[in-house]
Amino acid sequence: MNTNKVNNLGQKLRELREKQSLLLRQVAAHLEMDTALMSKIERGERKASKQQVSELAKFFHANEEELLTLWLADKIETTIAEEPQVAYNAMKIASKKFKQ
Amino acid sequence: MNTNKVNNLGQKLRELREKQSLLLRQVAAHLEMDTALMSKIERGERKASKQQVSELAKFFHANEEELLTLWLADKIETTIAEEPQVAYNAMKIASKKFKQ
DNA sequence: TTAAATTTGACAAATTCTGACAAGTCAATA
DNA sequence: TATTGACTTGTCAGAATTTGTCAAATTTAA
Repeated sequence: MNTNKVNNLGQKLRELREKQSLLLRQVAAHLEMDTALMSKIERGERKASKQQVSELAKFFHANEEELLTLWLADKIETTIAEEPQVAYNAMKIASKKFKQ
Repeated sequence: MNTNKVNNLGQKLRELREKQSLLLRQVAAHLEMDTALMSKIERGERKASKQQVSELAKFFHANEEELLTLWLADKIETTIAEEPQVAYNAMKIASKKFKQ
């Protein structure tokens, strides 16, 4: 069974927006940002700020922690993409200091 | 049994240097960098560049991949330190795309 | 075709990173 | 206690990266 859960912030935001039949323009206006920027955020071309993630969560009535998790996961991916050969072991080392 | 393995690059570099009885000054000179910068790298106040890590591995006759792994782990730690609450789950998500 | 929605590319402003320098501390020892 | 050598610290300017905006281009829907 594959629920096809989205695992990056942009896709998730687009999903939330489309499920609520909202336009990019409307979302952007609400956050007082350029529509172009919101478009880039959804497509992963630009990163949202933490503040923007919080506001988006509120606006979409979505779980803020979930969105922040995806937001951080995106950042981690960007970081490890530089060095995929050693990414796996580096993650293991890094995770030692974050045993939730 | 705790072998007390070092898990960040700075400590590892210092360990390598001291085991070979070298001075910061000597290491720095070999990489043509300021002693102060090398000091900061060992103490984790500055990040080494990938190039510098490679040169240090060569200079110390150490395993380059191991050092690069620690170097990347440092970067990941810096990234997740911003959001420790969700770090664990974010790492799980990010790691899905890097099944070594 | 038209109009609205979204995407794209280019740019300047803002932010972060980097290396260099000078001055500082600390420990050993003459 | 003065000197010397090893290392550390703080600051700064230039470099590099990131950010948001604008205008133009493309896509979509009617």
